[in-house]
Amino acid sequence: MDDKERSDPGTCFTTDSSWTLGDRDAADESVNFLFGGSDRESSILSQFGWNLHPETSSFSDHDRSDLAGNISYGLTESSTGALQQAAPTTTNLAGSADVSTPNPSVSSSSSEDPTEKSTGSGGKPPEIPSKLVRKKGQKRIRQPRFAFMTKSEVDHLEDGYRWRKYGQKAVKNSPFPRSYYRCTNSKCTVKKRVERSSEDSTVVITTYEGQHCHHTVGFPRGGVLNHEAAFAGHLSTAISPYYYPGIHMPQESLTPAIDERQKTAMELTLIKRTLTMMRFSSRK
DNA sequence: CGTCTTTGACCTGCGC
DNA sequence: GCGCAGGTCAAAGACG
Repeated sequence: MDDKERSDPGTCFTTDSSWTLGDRDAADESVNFLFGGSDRESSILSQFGWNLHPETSSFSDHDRSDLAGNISYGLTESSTGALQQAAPTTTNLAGSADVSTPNPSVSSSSSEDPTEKSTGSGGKPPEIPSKLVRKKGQKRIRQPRFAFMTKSEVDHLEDGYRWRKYGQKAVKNSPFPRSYYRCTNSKCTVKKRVERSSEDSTVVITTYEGQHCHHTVGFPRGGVLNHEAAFAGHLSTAISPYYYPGIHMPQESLTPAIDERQKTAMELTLIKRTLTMMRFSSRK
């Protein structure tokens, strides 16, 4: 474990605020905004130099191009159709529909899954590198992604899962490198990218890709995880109520049997809560 | 000794 | 086709 990066996880998790930026429609690559673009929300975004159009609640072309090459702004629709249940509205919490689906993308039998390779946990090479299997001209298939911005002094935030770093790259127009992590579970294809915002060095941008096919390995000291972890769990099939500190979210309420509206309402509550925390944080 | 990080090389996609 | 930037691989080294 990289204990040197997590010397004080308790402080980190209890004082952080995090929020989702929005979801990107895979069909037209447009970046949408989850919160509807109220003045209050827009002013928060503008602090980071990103401005929403007041009527369309979408990013300007300039901001979109500025952002598109760097991070994913939320959940993207998988080309495997894993998220087809999500209504194509700007305010829809696309991830909610995915939760009710029993691990669709992970259990997918698609042999084209680019992440369907050894995670290298045991140092074993993949049988056949997926990049060699993928036919020329075939587009890389992306897993659903979710991005978070978190004020934190540490780059790699604890989220209950174990990660192996497999790469680091310098990012254009940013003094901070981007790190690439893969879940250490050999059967899990989830990846995440971690980078610091070039606009605000105190902000860590974490992007999850895929869904965990297993439970967490345990909780950090203090038993409190940040909101990033909450949404990371959202993408997994096993969601623990521990991920939602202060919010009543019974385990059974997250089963596929749950009413979609009820689930969406709970998620809205969570998002508004994190948005409020963010406002407090930005006033400092 | 097993696990994890580092890092240069390589691959891929995309815009021009 | 070329160049650029993002993403991944894998050997080497560090660490506990």
